Amino acid sequence: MSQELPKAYDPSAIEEKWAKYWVDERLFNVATPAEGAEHKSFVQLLPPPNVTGRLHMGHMLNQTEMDVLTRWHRMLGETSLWVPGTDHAGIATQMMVERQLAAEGGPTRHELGREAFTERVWEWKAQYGGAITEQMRRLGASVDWSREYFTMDERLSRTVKQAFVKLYEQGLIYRGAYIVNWDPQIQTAVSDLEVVHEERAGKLYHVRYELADGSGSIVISTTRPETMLGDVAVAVNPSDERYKHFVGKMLVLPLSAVAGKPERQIPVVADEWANPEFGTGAVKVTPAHDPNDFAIGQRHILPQLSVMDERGHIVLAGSPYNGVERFAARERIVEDLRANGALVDIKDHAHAIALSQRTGVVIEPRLSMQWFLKIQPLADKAIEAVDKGHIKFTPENYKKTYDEWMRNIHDWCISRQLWWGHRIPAWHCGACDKITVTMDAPSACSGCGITDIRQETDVLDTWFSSGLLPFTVFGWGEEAHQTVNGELLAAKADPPTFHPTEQSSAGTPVARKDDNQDGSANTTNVLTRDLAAFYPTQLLVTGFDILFFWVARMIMLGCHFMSDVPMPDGSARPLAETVPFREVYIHGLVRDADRQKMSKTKGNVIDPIETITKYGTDAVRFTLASQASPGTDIAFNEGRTEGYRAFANKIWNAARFIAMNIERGREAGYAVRLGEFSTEATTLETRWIVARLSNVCAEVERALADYRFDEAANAVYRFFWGEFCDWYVELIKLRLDFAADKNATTEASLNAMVKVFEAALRLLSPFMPFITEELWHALYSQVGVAAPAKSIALTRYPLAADFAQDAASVSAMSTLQELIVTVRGLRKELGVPEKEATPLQIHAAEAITSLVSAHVDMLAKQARVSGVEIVASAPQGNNARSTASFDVAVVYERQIDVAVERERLTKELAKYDKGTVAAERQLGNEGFMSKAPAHIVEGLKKQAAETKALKEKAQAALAALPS
RNA sequence: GGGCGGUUAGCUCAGUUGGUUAGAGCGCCUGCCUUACAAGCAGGAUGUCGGGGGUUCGAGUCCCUCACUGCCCA
Repeated sequence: MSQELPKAYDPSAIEEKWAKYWVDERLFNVATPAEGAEHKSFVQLLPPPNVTGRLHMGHMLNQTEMDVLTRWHRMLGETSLWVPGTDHAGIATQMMVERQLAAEGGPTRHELGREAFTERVWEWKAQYGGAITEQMRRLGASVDWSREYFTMDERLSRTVKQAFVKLYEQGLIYRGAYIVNWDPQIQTAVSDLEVVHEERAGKLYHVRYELADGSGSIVISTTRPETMLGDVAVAVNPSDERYKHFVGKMLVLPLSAVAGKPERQIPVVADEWANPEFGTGAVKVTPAHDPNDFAIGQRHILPQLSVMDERGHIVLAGSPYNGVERFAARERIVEDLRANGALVDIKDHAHAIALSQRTGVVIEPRLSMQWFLKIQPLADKAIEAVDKGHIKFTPENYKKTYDEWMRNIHDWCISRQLWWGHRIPAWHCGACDKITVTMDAPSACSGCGITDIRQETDVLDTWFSSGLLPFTVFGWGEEAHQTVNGELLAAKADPPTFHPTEQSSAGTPVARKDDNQDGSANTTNVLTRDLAAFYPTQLLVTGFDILFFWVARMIMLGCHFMSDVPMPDGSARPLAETVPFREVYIHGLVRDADRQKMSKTKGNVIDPIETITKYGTDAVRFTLASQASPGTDIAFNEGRTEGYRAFANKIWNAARFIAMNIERGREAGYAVRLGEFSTEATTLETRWIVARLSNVCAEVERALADYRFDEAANAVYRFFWGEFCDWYVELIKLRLDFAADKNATTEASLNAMVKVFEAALRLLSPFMPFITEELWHALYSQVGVAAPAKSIALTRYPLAADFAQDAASVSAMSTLQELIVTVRGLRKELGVPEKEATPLQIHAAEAITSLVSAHVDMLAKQARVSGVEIVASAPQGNNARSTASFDVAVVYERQIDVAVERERLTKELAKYDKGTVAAERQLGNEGFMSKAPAHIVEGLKKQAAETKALKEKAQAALAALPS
């Protein structure tokens, strides 16, 4: 009948089963709501992990938070959709496969050629790309796997092209030669965000450039002498008196001779950029190899002389440095300068150098032809959207960070010289300069019509495609998805929630026609059913590290593209509805137990899967949740996880206890029903636990609404362990006397216990989905009725209003608890053996003595009290203690340790004395009495009186101690 | 250089708009195998709330300042 639960909780025995069940049963898949169906949505997009990735604690925190929220909202009855997917991660994946090729001793990427290499990457993806999503399943992430995407899927690839073509047509994409951050190892441009700066000890070289007319020289200072081969000028500050007379003159550039010709001559220009304080105050200008020099070059219309190739080797035909690697070239150039006397000085110089986040190599600023997105028009809308409160950040201060970055934004270099990624849909003409940008491969140049055209070799920055995800995952730009259009709305006579305007119900297509130029390809203004139902999403949960990479770009691209997509009623979409999400929750970092950042080099990385194997998924989730609060990093301490495994075990054993009693009850003829709650015919402890349950439900709800995962988790923890197990289960043992005649109290108690436990499981479920799923099903099976849902995750979340509040019972219970704790303490002090029961004397107000008399059974059970004697005055002596509401003595002969007791009382007296003094000072303070609110003054008065009484009692007890 | 955080018990952290005598978990000490649970039960110890100054009747909480520390941007 009832299934046997093993004595100790073993997560490994149940977790895999449920993880599989949730996926197989498609419990968390969300069908597109029917047209006009009323539904409250809670939609989130998983920040797509890199397809090359392995689950780390950061993912786990992110997914735990998202899952808690998703499960919570789902249980609140909302349409909760969490969309998973992975990112193709251009650079990382390409590198991974290149390394694999190298390890196999196979051909290089270039030897394979683009097509074959890309094929290889797909093979790699097929074989290994699912690793991280497999790991996600283990976490119990309640995502909709039917909607899983990969950013390189055919479907998303098309929408990426759509987006590119549209931006190009809107004049927001341009191509040009600019200085970009170049990674010479993987040989691609990387964005500013993919560059990390590191302080390093370097040198500042002072080099003499002679005037061409032989009338003198200028000493320039540079940190990068190897780039001097590409110098086209020397700049000095116009206000710098030292150099004023040099401006306009020509200098001879040392070492610039090629193929036996004389050295080049370059002009001295005046430019504000030159800082008179820095080095010698004169700087060489190398527009093709430095972003600042590039700007100087533009101001003075200087040539751009490139002297390095994509590998960072010198390219200068006829020069002795031709083909030399950049750092080797530096050494040789410095030696040669020294040899010919041009080297004046070398000074130590600490400066920040730019490193590629991907490969760690020194970034080479490089002049190259790239594609850029004109960002200002997009940024303007994105700033406005946040300014107007259409997107809310938690913690709030990230709004400032966002704003700061957004207002100092630069055009976005969206091209990458990689093979793995979305290839830019642009075709160059072999004859004219025209570039043809179109969705599908054109047959001829759109300018001159010749057929000698070739596709752009660059691919798009990975973040370009991930920035589009909030709408592309819902079918934006897909022809096949044009389901919510005029026809469909028109076909439905009276859609209740869409409030169709007369226009749309009259059949006006919802897609706006204006920018649908060629009439076929451009579907970027079509409202799909999914977009209508799920866009904007409610929330984005992510780490601050991708605030700019991803969050900001989603906002910009969302506000831009979605403004063309009409609302379900056919009206124009307001800015507030173009945003990709209404809220952003930014979580902290998971650090190690010593608050150190986890890193492979430090070797302090905690593998979530290993930890899960050891303690169970629920325990790890709870560890993270119990510490997750806005703006706070998490120090991951395995000891805590151990503690939460103990918590799981505690619940497990409570379930065993309950199962045992259901069984015994059944044998004694008691029926258990799971259903409506009633506190009729119940005892104090039941009314109390029900009221407490109500209370904790309210607490959890408030905490989760504020993203206080820690408070929510701790509230459930305290309730479950500290109240349900420690008090309720113990007290109810008094009522579960199945040997006695069948009676209403036992019946009501048994039922209440089962129901409270069932509700508590639901309350805990978003945090610990596995154990609650297991025990919830087990409970129904023990009771002998079919579970009302396929999963606890599909039941209703318990709400405060579901359970009766009962302030009187709560207050009565807390008095009894205080009495029990006091007696236990006294017994311990008196050295009463654990098993020996003792009588007690109590002096208190009538309300309290009658409460106590009515519940002597509780005292007997919880504090081994053998009898209660109500006495007329406060008991004195070393076996007595006083609280604000009662004076109690444990009747026991053995003398206590006088010295220890004196110490305790002295300490207590000092505490009460301090309190009394503080209170009296306050109450004697006229300012306080006149200005403080009444309830504060009243409270203090009451407390002062209590403290004073306690102080007097302590004094008396101390005096009564034998000397 | 600019900006944003942090500093509360041995450790990791809570502490709502200032309001009564500052909390939790872990750890520590003591006693218990009380048949749901030793991954347990019971009891106990522990703080100049980083330093200094100010505002206020009242400051862990607000302001100034110093120190240390972390992160972001240049």
